[in-house]
Amino acid sequence: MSPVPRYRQLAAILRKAIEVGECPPGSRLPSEKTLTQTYGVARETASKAMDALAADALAVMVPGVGWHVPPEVTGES
Amino acid sequence: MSPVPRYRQLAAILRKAIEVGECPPGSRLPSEKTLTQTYGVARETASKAMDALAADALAVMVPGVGWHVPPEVTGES
DNA sequence: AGTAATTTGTTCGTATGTATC
DNA sequence: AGATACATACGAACAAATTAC
Repeated sequence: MSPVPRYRQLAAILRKAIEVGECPPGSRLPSEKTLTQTYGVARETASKAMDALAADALAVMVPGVGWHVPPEVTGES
Repeated sequence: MSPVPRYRQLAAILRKAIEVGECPPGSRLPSEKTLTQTYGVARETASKAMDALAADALAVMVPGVGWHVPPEVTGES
């Protein structure tokens, strides 16, 4: 009994992958279907994980395309 | 509840059609849209059925074209 | 060159049933 | 009783690749 829900665990894995640089800014993230196959989770779980990342502005969704890492937001002028 | 999911039932039907020779190697398989109309299932169900066939190497997908029966793989040298 | 049609990829929303914590 | 989670299944919308005209 893990106190941490699976969708949060999956979100943590993806967050790590983004921060480490495996998924550079602007790149596409794995589709929810791929996540279900790769991590053996239900679509619901994969979707909630992505929502968690989106809440932290680590992922954005483009209709008909999929999830992406948002482009670098440089605060420089 | 039926012990066998609809997408597996549909996969079995298509598998039979291929093995019987109704869909010879290299030929196109019915589109997912056609399957939904012919068998009264959702597109997701048709898609999962095709994925099941693909897992058995009985079908391959070409983007923008559709599903095909893979060309004859002759084990002859 | 450009538009439309076809087909699949991808996601979202919703729903039911089952099971576990 | 509620939250989490998986499996199944329907409907809908938008995007991308291919093909036909």
